[in-house]
Amino acid sequence: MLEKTTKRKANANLHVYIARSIGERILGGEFVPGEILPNEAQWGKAFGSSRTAVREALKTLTAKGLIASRPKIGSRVQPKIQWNLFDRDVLDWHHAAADRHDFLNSIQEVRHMIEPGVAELAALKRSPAQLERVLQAWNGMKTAKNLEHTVAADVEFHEALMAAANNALIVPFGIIIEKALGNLFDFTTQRNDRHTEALKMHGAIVKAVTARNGPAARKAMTVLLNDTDRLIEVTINPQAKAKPKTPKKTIQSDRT
Amino acid sequence: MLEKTTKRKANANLHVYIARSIGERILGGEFVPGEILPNEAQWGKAFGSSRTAVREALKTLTAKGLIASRPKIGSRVQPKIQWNLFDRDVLDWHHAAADRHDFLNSIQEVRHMIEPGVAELAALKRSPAQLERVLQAWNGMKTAKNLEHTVAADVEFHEALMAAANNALIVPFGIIIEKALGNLFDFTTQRNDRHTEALKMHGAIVKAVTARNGPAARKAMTVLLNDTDRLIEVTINPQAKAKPKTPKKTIQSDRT
DNA sequence: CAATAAGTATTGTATGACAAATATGGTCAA
DNA sequence: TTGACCATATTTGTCATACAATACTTATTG
Repeated sequence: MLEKTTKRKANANLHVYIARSIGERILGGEFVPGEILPNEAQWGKAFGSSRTAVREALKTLTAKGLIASRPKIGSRVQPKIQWNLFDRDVLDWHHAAADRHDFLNSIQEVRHMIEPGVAELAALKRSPAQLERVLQAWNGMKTAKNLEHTVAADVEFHEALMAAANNALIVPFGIIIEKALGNLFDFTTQRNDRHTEALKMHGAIVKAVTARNGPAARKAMTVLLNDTDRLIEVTINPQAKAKPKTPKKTIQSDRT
Repeated sequence: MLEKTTKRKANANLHVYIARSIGERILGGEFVPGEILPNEAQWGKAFGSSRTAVREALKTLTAKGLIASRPKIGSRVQPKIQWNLFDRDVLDWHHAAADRHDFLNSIQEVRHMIEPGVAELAALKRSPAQLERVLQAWNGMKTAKNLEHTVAADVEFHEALMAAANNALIVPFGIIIEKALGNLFDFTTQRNDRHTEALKMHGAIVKAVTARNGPAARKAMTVLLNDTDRLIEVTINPQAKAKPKTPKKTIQSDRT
């Protein structure tokens, strides 16, 4: 263990690189909660760096809730409860394929809770400029040339909607959306037939938000999410074409 | 500016203290997004510390999304979008009385989105041990001797419910709940008449979760939240006894 | 045997030095 | 005048070394 790691991403500072390296190994399960990491000197040797750089990296990890350090003890991996899952870095490091399906499922559950409410708030509280951003994102979806552009525009659409909700606590969910749609992008294949359908559903949201119709916005978003659920089920778990999945179903009951 | 700050909390490491000091001043609006902080040497002088300690503090703030540093430029306060509002420290530093009401309102909006779904998930997916924790929290509410105990038990109740939902992304909301109920604690006066009522509403949730009745759990939680809304309105904004508040009202329509 | 002291490993802090990045202003040429 | 280029200064980034503070482990002592 602790073999000298290789390719350091250019442009990144050393302590950033070290933080990412260690962070990935924690998120990947190589170091489990309660376990004590190698000490700072050992990390320094492993990365061929000074203790200073290692310490700054460890402070970063501490700030994100991944570890806690104490003299004479060392740096101990914190219980997962403490991990800051709404941190973009932490989420990026969380690419262990192991529980990918479960995690994506968790994300969808949360989206079902949040996004209908977001759509409704956006419809009610949006400013003209915020509406404009939503419209432009929708336009981006319509004119997207490939799947990558489509996903980017889709993410932008949802983030614009969140911004329009005028609630500071909603903003952090943007990274969750990115993660969800990014993962979906990984799994899904080009399927242009779905594109027009998705466009229509997003259009319904746009229409409701434009008209300041809260309940309609909520409903349109719920429809969209339910459709996404089906897509996830099919792409990730192909053999389960139409399994009812009782818990999922009841959760979806956001009917207004 | 930059006068030597005083009382450093014993037990806390120097870089932790420095991070909190600067963090509070950023959250308090003393340094606004886009603004460039004093450089590391200046901070060192201000705190009577070494650059090392200052740098570790700044790395902490960087990890929480509050600042970004570049050579020759300095450390610049990030746009609020980047701030990690689901970080416990950031939330603690966010005690500027200025937008307190707005922020509490944002929290309530999010609770309305999340918690009914949480209650439903908990009812459907809880383990026996997780149910036990909920029951104990409820017991704690019943036997609480003063308002402080009541609030603590109330927080524990909601966090237990979140744990029972078995969704990793839900856990971070615990700190939001703490903040909300803590603030409520600051504003509210002892009102024992409300206590029995609150107990009853929590009891309805307990009953539904015990019976694995998802929809009932959702509904009970919605009732509780609506009541909390009224409490907040009255305690914070006493003259607005029964103002309809159209946006709020429609959001509350989580009727199943 | 229990309480206390000494030893020791690890993080915390300080200091000084140099490297790397980059905004700023000045120089020179077209 | 204007534009490209270059030198300079400022700030963060990294390094090396030393010592302090903390808290676990072991030895010592009553």
